[in-house]
Amino acid sequence: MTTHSGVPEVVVDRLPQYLRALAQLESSGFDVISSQQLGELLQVTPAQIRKDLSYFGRFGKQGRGYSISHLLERLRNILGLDQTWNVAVVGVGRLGRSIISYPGFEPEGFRVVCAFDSDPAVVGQVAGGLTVYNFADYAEIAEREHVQIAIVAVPANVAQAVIDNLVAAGVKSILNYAPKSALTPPDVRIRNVDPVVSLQSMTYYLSAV
Amino acid sequence: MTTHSGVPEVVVDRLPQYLRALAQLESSGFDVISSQQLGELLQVTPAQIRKDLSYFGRFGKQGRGYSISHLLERLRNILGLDQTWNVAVVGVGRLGRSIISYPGFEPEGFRVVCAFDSDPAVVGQVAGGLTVYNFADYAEIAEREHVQIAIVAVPANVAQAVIDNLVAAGVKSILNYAPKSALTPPDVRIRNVDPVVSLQSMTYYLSAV
DNA sequence: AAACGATTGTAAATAGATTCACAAACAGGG
DNA sequence: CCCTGTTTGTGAATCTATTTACAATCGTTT
Repeated sequence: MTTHSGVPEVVVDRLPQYLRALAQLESSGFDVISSQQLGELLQVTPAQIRKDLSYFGRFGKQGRGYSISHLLERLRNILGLDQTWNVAVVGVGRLGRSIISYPGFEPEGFRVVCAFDSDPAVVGQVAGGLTVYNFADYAEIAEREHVQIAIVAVPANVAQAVIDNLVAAGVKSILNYAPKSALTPPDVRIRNVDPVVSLQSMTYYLSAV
Repeated sequence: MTTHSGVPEVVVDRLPQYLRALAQLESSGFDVISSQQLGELLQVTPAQIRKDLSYFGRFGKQGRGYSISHLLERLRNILGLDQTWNVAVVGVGRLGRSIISYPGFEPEGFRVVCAFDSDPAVVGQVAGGLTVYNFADYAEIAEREHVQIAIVAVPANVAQAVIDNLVAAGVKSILNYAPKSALTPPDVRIRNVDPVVSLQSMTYYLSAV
């Protein structure tokens, strides 16, 4: 699939991997790396790294490799990570609270700015420093708070309805923790985070030996 | 990639999706479904569903479709989900505790039977009903408890070392929550659960419009 | 019991992704 | 300033996955 501007989606999905390895290398004091070395580090062929990068420009120098700091800067720019993204969490149950308090988002430029629930017992509560709003007011509040990404952490049985509402409110990117793969229009990007599904495909290899 | 017995890995990865949709359909009282209908539900072409299933056998009836209960049974058997899997959680910090208490594993046949940490302040504590063992004793205890799958929830900087130890202890399936893609030998299957990586590729499409 | 509409399973065709392989480019040394 | 050893960027080749297309089959209706 090459959903946008001719760059295959698989390629875009690999860029964050490269980014993270490069950030690690930079903080370890390295300056330059070849596709060969980076490939060994990530278990990817050097040709794949070079081809992936070539979709976006020519960032290396023959005979030398890539300047780590320069490549980092370019990758962050390509992925839109040179800005902060505002995120809303929908569903403030056990899982939603963990997500709100997860310390891994902020340093990567993702700021959880508001939280929503439909349960009157939860609306108005404070969770992880955020007041929980009524999900019925999503569109209005999300606009006010400049939310660009929604994280869904609601039970499976209401996931599709919640996601339909988000789509109606104009959300274009959804990270779905609900154990349900929901339907969205083609212009809305949705990623599922589901540990059970990951386990369920690994057991195939464990049992079928 | 067709890592095992000729069935492409992408195919195996789709089976849990089919399984979940079918389980949903069964509990809604449906008996039979065609590849056409299932495809609409999952946003997959009917041909893909038929071809995927054909790697494992002939489960449908021409003119009718698939018996949902029969197909469910076969899929669970193929994926090895007609048994219970014992899981160890390694790393009992904030995230590890959430995983131990996550109620979504048990009903799908994944039982968290023990937990490990290296921090002397945490070892011996009780978390989610489990006593936390010293990770140094992993091999011995995991064998005693018949652990087949390890879930890693440790900080990025120790993830590779922990995973190396798990591999040395004979673990073949790892679900990695650490924000670090770790290296493993080819016979060890590792899946990464990383919300930040998912977000980082979605921002590409948000910004590059 | 034959004809019909629906749906599977799969061989062949197409589309897509990865790898190969090499000319072009660069840095360092003599 | 030329030679040597690297390493990039990319067209072409290969490999993999998806889709097409249709004969074979099934249940139902006439």
